[in-house]
Order: sequence, then structure tokens, then C-alpha cells
Amino acid sequence: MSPLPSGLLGDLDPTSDRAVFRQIADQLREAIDRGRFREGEKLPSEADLVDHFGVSRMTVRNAFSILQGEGLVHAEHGRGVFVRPRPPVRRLASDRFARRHREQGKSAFIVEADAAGSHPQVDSLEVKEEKASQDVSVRLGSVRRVLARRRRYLLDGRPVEFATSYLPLDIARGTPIAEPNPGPGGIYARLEELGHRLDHFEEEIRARMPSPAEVKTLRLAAGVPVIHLIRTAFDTEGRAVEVCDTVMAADAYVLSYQLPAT
Amino acid sequence: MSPLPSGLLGDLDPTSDRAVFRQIADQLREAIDRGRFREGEKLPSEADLVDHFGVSRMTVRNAFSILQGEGLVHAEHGRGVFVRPRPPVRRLASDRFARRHREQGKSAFIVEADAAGSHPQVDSLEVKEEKASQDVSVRLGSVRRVLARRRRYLLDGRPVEFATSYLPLDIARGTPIAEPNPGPGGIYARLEELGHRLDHFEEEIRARMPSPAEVKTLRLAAGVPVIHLIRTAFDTEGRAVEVCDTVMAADAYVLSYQLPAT
DNA sequence: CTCCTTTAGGTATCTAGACGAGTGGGCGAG
DNA sequence: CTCGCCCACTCGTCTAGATACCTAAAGGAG
Repeated sequence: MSPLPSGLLGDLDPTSDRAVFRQIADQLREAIDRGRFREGEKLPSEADLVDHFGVSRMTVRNAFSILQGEGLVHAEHGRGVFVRPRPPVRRLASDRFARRHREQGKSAFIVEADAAGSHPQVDSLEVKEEKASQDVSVRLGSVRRVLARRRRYLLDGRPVEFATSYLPLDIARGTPIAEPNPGPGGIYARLEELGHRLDHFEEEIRARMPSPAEVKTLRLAAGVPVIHLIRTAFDTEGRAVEVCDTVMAADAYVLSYQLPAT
Repeated sequence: MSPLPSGLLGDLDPTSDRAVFRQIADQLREAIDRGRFREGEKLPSEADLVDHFGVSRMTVRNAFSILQGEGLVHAEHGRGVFVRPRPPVRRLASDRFARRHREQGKSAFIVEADAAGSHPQVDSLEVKEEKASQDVSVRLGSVRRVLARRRRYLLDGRPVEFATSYLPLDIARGTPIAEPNPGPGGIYARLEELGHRLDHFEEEIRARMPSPAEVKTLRLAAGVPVIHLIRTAFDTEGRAVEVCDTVMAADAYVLSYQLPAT
């Protein structure tokens, strides 16, 4: 219950139009931006701020909830409110599906994470046949039923990505693609062995706030959006042979693309 | 003050561990997902829900604030809480900087928006020389000072994107690039006329919650993330000739990329 | 020394009410 | 009929608690 170090935070401006809880949020945000509070460091407790600013507790909580929505801080029940550390990001380069990266025994995710010194895991693998959603059906060219391969990726124990691949049954059924482990080089290598030489990929990227289910699956903190990536793989005959729907924790990724200036 | 139509929303489960305000949020979310409330439609007022569920007003507001954070609804002072309509999105294709799109008199943004039947505007144009930030300096290859071109893009009056281009002074100073209007084909056309034939672009994509300044500039609703795109243009000699830093309202964009399978 | 209990200090949830301020419809004055 | 005012409804902000539950460290029992 010791008072706040003076100078750490200023006073309220009672003449301001800005709501008190916003002013408090502003001060905390600025203090964080200036490095007065470092990553992972504990902010003053609600009670401290109630004393310091002379406001009621709900007002302080309101201020914290703004900062949580911005993804700046996170609260831990019984411990305090902390500056949210920025996790290490995974860079996805646009050549990550190039054939030369496909000749190894392990999946691209594992290889890359190992190289970066992280501990990778693949999780909740599920492979089954199912009815194609409207969207997937359109992308694959009016396919009714598909093989769906679901998996979740973790880095150092933290879930970072959740993906489902959809393949037309006439391509995938009865092949290694329908096995939980499709073997070295992943399903793209298998597709090429089956005569579907890959020509190009198309990726669609959106960003939005996660659904409650996504929050759970990716163990997302408040104020962390997701990147929603839908990739379609085309073979040299122009046929769509796979659609991969991926939801990524936005704070764990940077996507990188190279575009020709043609 | 008429009671809610019965059946629209259910009851609370007092035996559940789930907090009351979460249960209320769950019910509203589900009702929205099921289409019981359509886009733009008004949800029951706080007072209605207080009566229906027999809880205090703060509890209802807490529920609404969850849905706001998810970007599902937005509140209008004095009017009510509404299901947030999904705005039309702008598709950015990876060939949008191809030379063939550059031969016209107007900027790519204007041309494309006109074609889509929207009313485009470019705004708050500012062109000035300034000190390069650490990041920009690194990307441009240890450049100290740069020409910065700032602008904001609006569609049908709504700000959707805010961008700054940085160019090395030795390239841009005294050229049409330093003019507010660089002329047909934009600065990429001018760069090529100046002998910097463009070879490729590199784009880095992140998603995060907006800063308060970004909320203001893009007039973002609660629960709308931003897409942060940093593009670097390289000429045929491998020199970085431009860095463009763009912040987009995530609900207004889909990015689309084509990748070779090489 | 180890393990359990206590306790202080945190956040989480909820209540009940007060006042402020934006919106829009109804109604009365002209 | 029109304009302007008023009022009901709505969300925004703030207060002042009460209770629950979590965490970590201190202290006591064994």
C-alpha cells in the first residue's frame, strides 16, 4: 500500500473533456511507451491507482480494460497487471513452399523452427473426409466432399497457428495424403508424385479479431488479432488441388512476400 | 420498455461457472451468428436486458463491451447498440504494381475504386524532407535523410488506409517525385523515368490493434485491427529505392498474393 | 527441513444508483 | 402547417461498496 513513486504518473486534468478513465489509460500508455514500465513488468495495482488519482476502483479498471483492448497489457488474477511482452515472431517468406525447401524429411514448420532455436510441436492432428463448405467448394471448383487435414502448430509450447487443408477426394483418397503423416516433404511432395505438378499458389490474407473458439485454441491474450490466410494450390493444368485455411496469432507472425515488378 | 420477445434470448444458468456477463455476451453472440439480429440492426437496449436477465446495468454493459472488443457490435450514444455491418472490402492483388497498371493518368487507387463503383479520395497529402527513422534507414541502406510522402485514402468518405513513402534524397530531390502530384503512373513511373528500373518489391505484413492515433486517423470502430504493410521497392541493381509504410483498416481489406511454386 | 495454514494483497464479478449527454419523436405555439 | 421545445429513451461516466477467488510469502506444526 506504499504510495506510487512521485513523478511516475502525473495528475488528472479536471477541466479536460476527456473522460477520467481515458486520461488514466493515456498516462499509463505513455509511461509504457517511454519505457517507464518494461516488458513483463508489473503496473501499479488497482488499489495504488485508486489512491494516486483519487477515483473509484471501477474507473481504474475501465482504464486497464482500454489498454487490454489495445493489447498493451494483460491482467493475471491474483498477481497484477503486466506489460505484455512482445513474443518472438515467426517470419513466413513467400518462397516457403519452393521445391527446394521440400526435399527434407521433416515438415517445413519443424525444420524452420529448429533452425531458429525454438521447440516446435504439431498437435491435434485430424484427418477425415467431410462435406465441403460453400467457400471451399467454390475454391476447389465445385467439389462436394473433401479430405480435411486439421492440425495445430506450437512454438515452445505456445499455440501459434491452426490450419486445415482441404483436398478433393478423387485426388487424395487412398493415397499417403490421407495418412496422418504424409511423409517427407508433406502433402505438396505427395501431390507432385501423384502427377499433380504444382504451378502456383494463391494466398488471401485478412486480419480480424478472433472468435471465442479461436481464442481458446490459440490461447490468445486480449487485444491480439488473428491473421486469416487462405491458400489455394494450383497444378500446371490450372486445377485447384488444395485449399489450406490457416488462422494465426497475429502477434507471432510477420508475413513476407516478394513480388516481381513486371 | 416493452419486454423482450420471449424466445429471442434464453435464461442464465446460475449453476454455471461462467460469469454472468459472459453468459449474456454468449447469448447475444449466438443470436447474431444465427441471424436473429441482422447487420445494422439494433440490439435490445441495456435497460431491456437488465429487465430480461434481472442483473444490474454494469453487468449488461460488461457483456456489450466483450462483443465490442470482438468487433461484432458498436454502440451509438443516444441511439443504441447495433450489429456492426461488414463493410465492402478492397482487394489488393499482388500484381497491382505491374507496369501495365501504371500507364494511366490517375493513381492506381483512384482507377481501381472508380471501377468498383466507389467514390475514392486522397487526403492530407504532405511531402517533406526529414530524418529517416532507424527502421527506414536500415531498409533503404543507411540513408540519413529522406523524402517522405504522406497520404490518406478514403472510400465513399471512409478512411481506409494511411501511407507514407520514403525515398532517398539523392534520388527524389528536385524531381517530380518531390511534387505533391508526381504525375501519371505515380512515383514508380517517375522512378523508372529517372533510370531506376524496378525489379521487384518486398512486402512485410503484420496485424495488430491500432494505436489511439491510428484509431483517430482511420476512424476505426472498437474491435477493428489494422494491417501494417511495409513495402520496399528494389531496382535492377538491387538498390532499395523506396520504402512505403501503410496502415490499413483490417475490415476494409483482403490482400491477395500469387506465389510461384518454384 | 518440509509441508500446511494463514494472511495480505491482488484481480474478478456484481450490485445499486447518480448524473451527463446525444437522439428523435411528439406536441404545442405561432 | 411549421418550427422549436420538451421529454423519453439511450448510452457514457463515475461512485461506493460487497463478495469471491487467486497468488505468494510468511509463519507454525510436525
